[in-house]
Amino acid sequence: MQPLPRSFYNRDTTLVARELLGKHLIRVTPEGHRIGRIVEVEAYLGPHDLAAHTAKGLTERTRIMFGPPGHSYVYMIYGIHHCLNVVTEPAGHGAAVLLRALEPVAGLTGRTSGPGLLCRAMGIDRLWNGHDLLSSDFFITDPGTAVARIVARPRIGVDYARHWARRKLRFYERGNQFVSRP
DNA sequence: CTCGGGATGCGT
DNA sequence: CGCATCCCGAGG
Repeated sequence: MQPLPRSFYNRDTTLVARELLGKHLIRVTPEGHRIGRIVEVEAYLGPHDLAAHTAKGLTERTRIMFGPPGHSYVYMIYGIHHCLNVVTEPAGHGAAVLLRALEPVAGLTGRTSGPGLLCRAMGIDRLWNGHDLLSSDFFITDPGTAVARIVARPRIGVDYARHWARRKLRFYERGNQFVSRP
């Protein structure tokens, strides 16, 4: 159970997004391991992507997303839920991949289909913003198992992003019952 | 300081 | 379809 290397994240965001499917998200807690298989993601490409938070430029909120790859970007949405992203590409680029759904593997209670539910099940909140995913308590690993065919669709909830709303930057594993909105 | 709106989820 | 609930970013 080795964390994926920094070089995995330091690549084209769409490629990283697709390759994150089938990987295992792991958090080590005092109560044991929480493990989920990533089955749905969205790519946010950088400041030119009007759906990305970094389209606002470098702010306090986007500081982590503009930082080095392989770190978590966690933010609160609607005052209720949290969303977990992984930062991609070299520092300064401002891209990330949103994790949208997990297939439960171990230690997960509650639903895991949807970015807010995923965070709740994994116990992730904004205190985890900026965490290095090459750590031993919270990381992503390659289980070495096969992934079914990948489906590409427009991202969810980004209608404000004009033509970027139509780009097929949401990816999920075909036929997987844990995908939030097949 | 105020104000508008949001990469959601749930109940009606 | 309404709404909870709060943080962020923009503007005064």
